[in-house]
Amino acid sequence: MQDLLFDFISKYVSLTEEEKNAIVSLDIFRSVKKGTILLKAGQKTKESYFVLKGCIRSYYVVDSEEKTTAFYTEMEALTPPCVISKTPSEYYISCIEDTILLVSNSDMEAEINSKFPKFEMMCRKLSEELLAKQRIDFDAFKTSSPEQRYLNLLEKRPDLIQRVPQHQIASYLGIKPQSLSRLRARILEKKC
Amino acid sequence: MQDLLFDFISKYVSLTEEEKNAIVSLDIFRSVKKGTILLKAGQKTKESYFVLKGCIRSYYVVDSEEKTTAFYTEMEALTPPCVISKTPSEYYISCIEDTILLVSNSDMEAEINSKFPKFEMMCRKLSEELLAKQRIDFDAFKTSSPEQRYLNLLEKRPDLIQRVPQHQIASYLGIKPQSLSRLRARILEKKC
DNA sequence: CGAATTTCTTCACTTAAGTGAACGAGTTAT
DNA sequence: ATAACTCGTTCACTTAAGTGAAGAAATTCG
Repeated sequence: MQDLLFDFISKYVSLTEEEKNAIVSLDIFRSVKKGTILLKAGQKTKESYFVLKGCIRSYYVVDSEEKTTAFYTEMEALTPPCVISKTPSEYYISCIEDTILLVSNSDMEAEINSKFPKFEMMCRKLSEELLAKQRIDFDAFKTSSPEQRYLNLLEKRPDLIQRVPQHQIASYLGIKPQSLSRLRARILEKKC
Repeated sequence: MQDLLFDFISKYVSLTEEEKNAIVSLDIFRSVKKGTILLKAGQKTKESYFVLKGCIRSYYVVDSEEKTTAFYTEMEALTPPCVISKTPSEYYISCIEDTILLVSNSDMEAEINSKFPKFEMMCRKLSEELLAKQRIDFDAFKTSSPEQRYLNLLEKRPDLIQRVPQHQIASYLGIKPQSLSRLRARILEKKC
């Protein structure tokens, strides 16, 4: 399991055995059961998550309705905006499946960053990369219709369609479950 | 004009006079006329922009139609995703007004980052902050209707409505200019 | 200044998403 | 096992966005 983490890190910086041991000794691996809520709206937190196995999702509750905004699966990182802004969270994070996470704390990160420039560099590169990726996703969302967004999701993240309930996918695409059903029927019709 | 930059930087790290002089001597300030295209789709670039005065916009051309995805005004930074991915740009960047920019180059940044840990830290903090901000914007976009998006824009960036043509605002909100006109008429009706 | 272009609005019509209700299939809990 | 709940789909109807055309107002340019 740890190897997955070090393979990931190796894309950004190379670590010595000592450094790897130091990371393992931090004891930051956590197993969470499906359905567990990691963060609630209104709560404050300093925790960031990195998914080693499984799937977590972020969602808002507006007028007692869940609005899913993101899914994080294997090798994806999530630092809730409230950790950066130091304000109470606007959204919830919950586990869609039994999940193995790496959990870090912003105080701990600050300390490591100041001691190990290599780590700071990795964080910079990762943030820059995530910023660019998210920009691409945001742009694609803005410039396409619900149907195009669904087809795009089918292409880019087909696994999500399988592992996540349809109504959460619908919300993620910015539409209602009924509209997703209809849209899927429409696509099937076209194919025949 | 330089003071604006140093005020901005001071939010992240504190610089000595020497360091400030070093930055000024890099000669990275550039004035561009309204209408200038800074980047075209298909081009490769290593340049990032920081707006000191004026406004620039990013847009895609899909079926010979412009799809505006972002506006950057005073004290906002833009690193095109293609600089990170090292691939040809998917989009255009142009100047909406006469603009004064700070232009940096990713090679130059890499060099400065490796020499000055302070600078690397600033880049990390800035990226983390922009990532969180962009996440909030993306979530707000996903979870609201075109009308809500427009009202939200009126509240958060009223200046944009004034300085940018309506059809670019419409595109930015994910709708057609005609729909924005209609939507605005609808809002006015409600107010009376 | 006046012509050309861009920008914005309006209209009639089409298309797709939202709403509320109903139903069956599958899952969970007692 | 069965009652309760969740999930996905379908239907009829409403609401809002897309489309194409036309024209008025503002801006740009020769």
